[in-house]
Amino acid sequence: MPRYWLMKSEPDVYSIEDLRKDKRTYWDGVRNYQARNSLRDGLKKGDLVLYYHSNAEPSGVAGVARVVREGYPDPSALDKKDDHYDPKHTAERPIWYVVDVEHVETFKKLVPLEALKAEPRLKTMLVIKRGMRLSVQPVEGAHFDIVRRMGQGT
DNA sequence: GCCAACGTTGGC
DNA sequence: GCCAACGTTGGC
Repeated sequence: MPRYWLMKSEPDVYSIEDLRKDKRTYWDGVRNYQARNSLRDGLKKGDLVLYYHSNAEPSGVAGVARVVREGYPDPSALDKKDDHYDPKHTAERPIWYVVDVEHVETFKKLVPLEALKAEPRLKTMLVIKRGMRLSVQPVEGAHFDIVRRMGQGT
């Protein structure tokens, strides 16, 4: 029984089309403890993810990905040359975690944030709350289905 | 590019 | 442990 999540990425940095080309990637660079807890403990193999484009024109849900490997230490936190390097993170005492995700589908039409806000059945979704910055957040199954249908145009 | 909202840091 | 300062996120 898969559970559902929403993950944010800036399309200028890594878009769902980048994921489609790569087929699979590890979700690095999360440096927020609440999101880290979800990556380390929450996301399970087979869980489905709404792929959200943030800081975009327009921002919104661009497609669906699937978790294919559960949380493990973030390699980018060990790499001194990486923007996400964190000296407090070590191989022995990791702080930051990643999961691997694979591309499932790119929506025919991105579902803009505005459309999510306009759909009454989605009014409790976290992502539409003002000031919601959490980059990995849980999504209710019913909400996931509604958003996916909006994206598939069905 | 602006800036409100939020999380984190560090002085005390 | 408080809270001001600072840095980041992310919609607009």
